[in-house]
Amino acid sequence: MAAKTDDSGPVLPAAIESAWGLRERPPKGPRPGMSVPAIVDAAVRVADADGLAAVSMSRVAKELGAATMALYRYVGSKDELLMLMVDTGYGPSPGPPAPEDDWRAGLTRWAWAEHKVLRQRSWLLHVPISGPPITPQQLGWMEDGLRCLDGTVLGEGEKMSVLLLITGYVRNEATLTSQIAEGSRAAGVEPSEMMPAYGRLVARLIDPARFPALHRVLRAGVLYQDDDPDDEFVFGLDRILDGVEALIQRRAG
Amino acid sequence: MAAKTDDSGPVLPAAIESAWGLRERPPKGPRPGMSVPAIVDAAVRVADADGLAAVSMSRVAKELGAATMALYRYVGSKDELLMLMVDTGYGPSPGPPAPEDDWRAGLTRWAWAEHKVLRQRSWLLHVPISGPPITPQQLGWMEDGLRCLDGTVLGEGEKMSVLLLITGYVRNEATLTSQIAEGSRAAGVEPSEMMPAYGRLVARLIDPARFPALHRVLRAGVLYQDDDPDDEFVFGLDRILDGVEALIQRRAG
DNA sequence: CTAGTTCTGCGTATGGTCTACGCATAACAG
DNA sequence: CTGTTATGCGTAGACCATACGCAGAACTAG
Repeated sequence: MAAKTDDSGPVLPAAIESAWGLRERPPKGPRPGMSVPAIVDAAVRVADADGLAAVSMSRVAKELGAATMALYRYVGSKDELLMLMVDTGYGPSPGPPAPEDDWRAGLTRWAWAEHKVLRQRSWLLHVPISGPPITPQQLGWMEDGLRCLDGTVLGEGEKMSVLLLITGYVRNEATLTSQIAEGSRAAGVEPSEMMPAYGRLVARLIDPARFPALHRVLRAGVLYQDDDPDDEFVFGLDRILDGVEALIQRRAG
Repeated sequence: MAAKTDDSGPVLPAAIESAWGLRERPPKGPRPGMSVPAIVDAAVRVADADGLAAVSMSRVAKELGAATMALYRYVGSKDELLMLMVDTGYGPSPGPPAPEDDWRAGLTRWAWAEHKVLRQRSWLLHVPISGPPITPQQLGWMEDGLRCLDGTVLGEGEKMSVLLLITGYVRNEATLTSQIAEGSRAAGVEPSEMMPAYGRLVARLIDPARFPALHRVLRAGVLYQDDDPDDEFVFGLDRILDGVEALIQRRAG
């Protein structure tokens, strides 16, 4: 009769709960020789140095001077470790918008912050994300993004959708440029030669009669140039923000 | 003096070249018992039935009644097989826009076509894409998208950027909704209960003082509702197309 | 018709992955 | 001192991709 019904809903993995500061150490048993943050930091170090593919349980254990199976006392599975890696990989959120920023300036800053993180840690893009964000820092990013839209006429659901739209774009843009970088490393080509090589390849493959529009793009030299990736980024971001602005003005007017 | 210099640039994997209809069968040796398309179809069948994780070389071979290593006579590596799976998984492009469609209607149709494919074959989202598109049908999709923008004032580079923006959005939206679906299957929860459960979870975790904006979203009930995913999709797509429209009008006016 | 060449199918083996299980030990509670 | 509980981790199982090499089939040249 004392026990409350368990309304916890979906059960959180143990390591995530401890990331939120819940769950205290039981007083019995030998003292732990490692800690979850230490393991996650080691895994992040491996990923930073050699990419996500190099992150195996044994490699992370070696990094810590421990045995492979020791890690499983701290994380329930490799997937759990990956989730925690994403959390610390993103790092702390960029903070609330500056007082002088309107929503557009704020979101621009917010998008650039994520852009910068993903450029530095492109392995974040390779982590198979397996659900909506539940780690502290991920929700921190969301919070800061929402604050940028605080004064606007948009509904709460619309704010959320706008944020989703922008993170999605940032992730996508980062994925594309990192693919080019990784592809050039794999093929042993200069990164600046990657797009031109791609352009030549497509030109060799397609039949202008069956791919007229694509052929025109090639003739214009679009794929041959090694554009500044930041220009690409700004273009798309401005398009999206223009779209949001149109919505806001329609709602207001 | 006869041989031309090899200007082929980056060397295409053998199986991709044969997808373009280059490369003929050498006349000697035993007749092949399989074919690349048959292998790719079998792999797609496995992915459709049991997801991308079930696609292993041995599983595909079993599907064909062949030995594992026999496949390597046809595809150079598993990655190559994955690339071909993406090509046939997307299927033929939706075709050029209807004559009565303006650019916006055409791109809307184009986006919905990809949306439909990704909803049916969500494993396509899990394939680690390893470079810009080079398979026939992928370039076919690009061609059809470019044609939607044919009459507009946009430059060729801008058309390309707009297309990238839209596919990126479609992929991202599909990723999110498929994650919810997969998460609900993994947790054994009704799909319609997934978002409400997520909302309750976040509400339990966050401190309203530290996450005021997020807290407000929760109070508005946004995360508790099981929205029609199509509505989400339309919202984002309209925002992007509004942004493109703003650009076109600025260029024109 | 025969010999040589070349390609197919595939068995074997290597080195990697994650992780279930169980044991010895360490630290506390009573 | 004894029982309980948690830790570290060795072993082993079940997968995985794929390098290598051999037997035999199908063609060509003589």
